Amino acid sequence: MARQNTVFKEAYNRYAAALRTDTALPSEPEIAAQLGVSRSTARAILTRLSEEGIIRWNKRQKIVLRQPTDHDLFPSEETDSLHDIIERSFMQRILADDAAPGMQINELELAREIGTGTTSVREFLIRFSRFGLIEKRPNSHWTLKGFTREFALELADVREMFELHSAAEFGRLSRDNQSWADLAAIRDEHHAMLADINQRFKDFSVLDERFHLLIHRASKNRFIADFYDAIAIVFHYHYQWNKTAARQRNERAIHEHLDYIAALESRDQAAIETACRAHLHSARQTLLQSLPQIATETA
Amino acid sequence: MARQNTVFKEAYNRYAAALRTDTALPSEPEIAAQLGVSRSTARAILTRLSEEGIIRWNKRQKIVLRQPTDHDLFPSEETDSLHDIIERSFMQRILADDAAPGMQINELELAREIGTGTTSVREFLIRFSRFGLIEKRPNSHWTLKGFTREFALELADVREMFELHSAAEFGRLSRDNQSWADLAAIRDEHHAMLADINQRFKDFSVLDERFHLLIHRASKNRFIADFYDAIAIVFHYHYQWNKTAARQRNERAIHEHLDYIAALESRDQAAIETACRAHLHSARQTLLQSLPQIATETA
DNA sequence: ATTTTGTTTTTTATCTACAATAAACATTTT
DNA sequence: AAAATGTTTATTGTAGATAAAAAACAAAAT
Repeated sequence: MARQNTVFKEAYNRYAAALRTDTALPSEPEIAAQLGVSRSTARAILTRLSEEGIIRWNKRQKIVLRQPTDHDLFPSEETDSLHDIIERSFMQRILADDAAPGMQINELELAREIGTGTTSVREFLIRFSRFGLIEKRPNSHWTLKGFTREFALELADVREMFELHSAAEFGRLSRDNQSWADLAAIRDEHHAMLADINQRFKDFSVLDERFHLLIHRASKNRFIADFYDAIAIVFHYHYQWNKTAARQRNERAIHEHLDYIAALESRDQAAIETACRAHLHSARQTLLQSLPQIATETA
Repeated sequence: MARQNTVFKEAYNRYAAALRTDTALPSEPEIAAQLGVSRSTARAILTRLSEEGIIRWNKRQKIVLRQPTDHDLFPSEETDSLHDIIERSFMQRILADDAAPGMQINELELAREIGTGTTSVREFLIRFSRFGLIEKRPNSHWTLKGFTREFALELADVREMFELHSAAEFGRLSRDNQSWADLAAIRDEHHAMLADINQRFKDFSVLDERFHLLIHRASKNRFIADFYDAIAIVFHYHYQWNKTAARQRNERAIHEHLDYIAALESRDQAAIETACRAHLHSARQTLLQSLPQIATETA
């Protein structure tokens, strides 16, 4: 098997699920654009839909004959991209309790465990290495540096530098910039979440990511944006495995965000810096407290 | 050919060049450690030295029979690692005049041009992508973002944040830290270079890199260190192709460095910040002026 | 004249294989 | 016993092959 057709399968599921009986489908290029795939893939989807008797397809005529059932869709295991599968599997491994800093990472072993080729694992590790959690010795193995206290502190330092910079830039955006509307929407969502905090505190991490991403985008700096991508992925997995006191922690963060948003909306640079610092300080504490107490790097 | 033996060839050249007739060589593990390779490779080197009649080898007895000549060494084309070859070739391409931002990068074409497999090119591009000069659209081609004005400004912004941070940390190092001695040595080298600036201005870039690296190391932050690695590589190639007014530019930078070093040695945080800002401001101007395109505005 | 469909070509993503290198194990020498 | 050498095994680095996906080209329909 040279390449998996997960793009096709995932897009097929997405498109099939949205079909409504007796409607006519648009042109091939339009379908392709809707799904974000090439026309070749769009045609493959139409071909299969036709073969399965879900649509009748003759040149420009594409009519939905019946609603697809769950049975028509590809199972979810087959629609994940290999990269995502490897990422999940790898993060699970390195955030597990027995993953000690300094541990060697074996490409072949990882590949076998995940059921994939070594090339893909290798490429994943190279991409992943920019997050600073693993390191390679040339011609030899990868080493797990681990989610240690040092890592958290270094991450927090850079994050603070970047976010202070981005927040200041945000405060300088012209009043008609779209970001102000986006910020207002996010502010409202914070209020809504706060009103129903006991039920919804678990949704905070998604909102948190969107909020900080909006701020970082204001800097229009690719290095800052890339770094935030890295943070987001690391946090995503980390907090998924570390749910201690999530409700309290999140409620507090929401209040800080609201102060921070108010400061941004005031466009007062001094107020922005104060609110930003306050939130980052507490985020740093949260991060440090979430670490397994033992993990300390030896190097 | 599955893998090139450049590690062996490069280490062989290194070791052969240092041999002196009639001396006895140390044990295999010691040779391996000296060269920074595995004992297997060290043994391969000894085997070849023996076959070529350069040493007599019998178990622990390893005696140098004759001085190796240039003829005994591997030609330099064969000792470069594939990664370096690809890097050089690729940088040459993207810094060439006809490399316009937005240009597509084709893995197969690059591989054929360099005379290598696609896998290596792919891995190189993934690694290289963290420098922000290229970008990938999944399932599709890489795009050259290019050494543009935006790139230079974004790079300079992050560099300034990081270096101000690192310089401040440097100023807080305890007096007995090795870095102070290293800094003094670098200071003296600056004076030496200045005394003979007309001959030696070309060596400045190496000194410049060592100086800034020393400062960044003080931060003990992997993200800052990694970013500086990226800068160093990009600058290395960029200034190699852009030699306009190198002498003047470098002389000025040396003076700024000396002010900066003096400020660091004063351990006065305000003075450090002032000198650091002054140098970074001028480095930014230098970078912007070196760009192929049009005029620069003052930031 | 554009847009759509039909067809072919190009390029990427991924697997497998294998030599180079590192690492581990076994034996000998000091 | 510790260190060195001898031998075997494990792991990485790289090429080459191939299916999936994208892109380009050609013909037809509005």
